[in-house]
Amino acid sequence: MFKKPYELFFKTLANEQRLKIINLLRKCPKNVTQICKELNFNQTTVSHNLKKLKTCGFVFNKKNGKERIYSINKTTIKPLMELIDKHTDKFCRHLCC
Amino acid sequence: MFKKPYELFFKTLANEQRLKIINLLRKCPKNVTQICKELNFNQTTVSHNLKKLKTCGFVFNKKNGKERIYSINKTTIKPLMELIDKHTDKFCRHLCC
DNA sequence: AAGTTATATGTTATATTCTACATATGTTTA
DNA sequence: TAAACATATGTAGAATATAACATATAACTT
Repeated sequence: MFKKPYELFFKTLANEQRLKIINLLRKCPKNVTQICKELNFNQTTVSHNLKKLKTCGFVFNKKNGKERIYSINKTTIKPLMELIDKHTDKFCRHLCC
Repeated sequence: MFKKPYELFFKTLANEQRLKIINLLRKCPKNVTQICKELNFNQTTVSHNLKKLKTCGFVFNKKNGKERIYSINKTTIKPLMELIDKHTDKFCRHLCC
C-alpha cells in the first residue's frame, strides 16, 4: 500500500556534513549559528542540510525568537547508530582505518 | 581510535537497485543470473552493486561451481529495515505516497 | 522605521555516482 | 582444448548530489 522511502532516508544519511550535524546534535540541541560555528560549516549549507534531515524526521526544530533550535530524533537515531556500530564491529573490521 | 564508516554504509544503501537486490535476497539466496533475471537488471551492474554490498558486509557469497550464491546478512538487514519501517510509521507518514 | 541578527531559499558550477559497454577471468562441458 | 556459461572488472558518458554564492524572509533592537 505505502511505498516506504528507504532510498530517501539512506541518501539523507549518506553525507558527511549531515552525519556531523547529527553527531553534534546527539549531545544537545543547538541553533543554526551554533552548529555552523562548532563545525565550521557555512550557514546556507547547514540550513539546506537541516531541511533535508527535518524532511526525513531525523531532527526536529522549534522557534525561539529569531532563532531555531534543532534537536535530534533520539528514538530513531540512537538505535540506528548502535546498529551500525554493532555491524561494523562484527562484519566490517576490515573497513576500519 | 577506529573511524566508523557510516557514510560508506549509508551511501551503499542509498541506491534503488541495491535496495531491490537486498529486498530480493531477503526472501532467499540467489546467484547473479537469477538476480539479473528476476529484477530485469543487466549483469555488469548487478555484479558491481553486489561487490559494494559485500564490501559493506550487507551480503555474503559462496562459490558453487561457476556460480556465486549471494545471501543477505540478516543480522544487520532485518533489524535495520524494521527500524526504518517503525520510523516511517511514527515520524514520516507525510512521506508516504 | 531603519538597522541588525538569524535563518531559509533559489540557483549553479563542481564533484560524485551510476549505468552500461567492452572485456577479462574462471569454470564446466563437448 | 575449444566452446559455452557465469561472474567480475576497467572505463567513460550521463545522471545526480554537493556546496557556496546571492538573496529573501522573519524577528529583534534602537
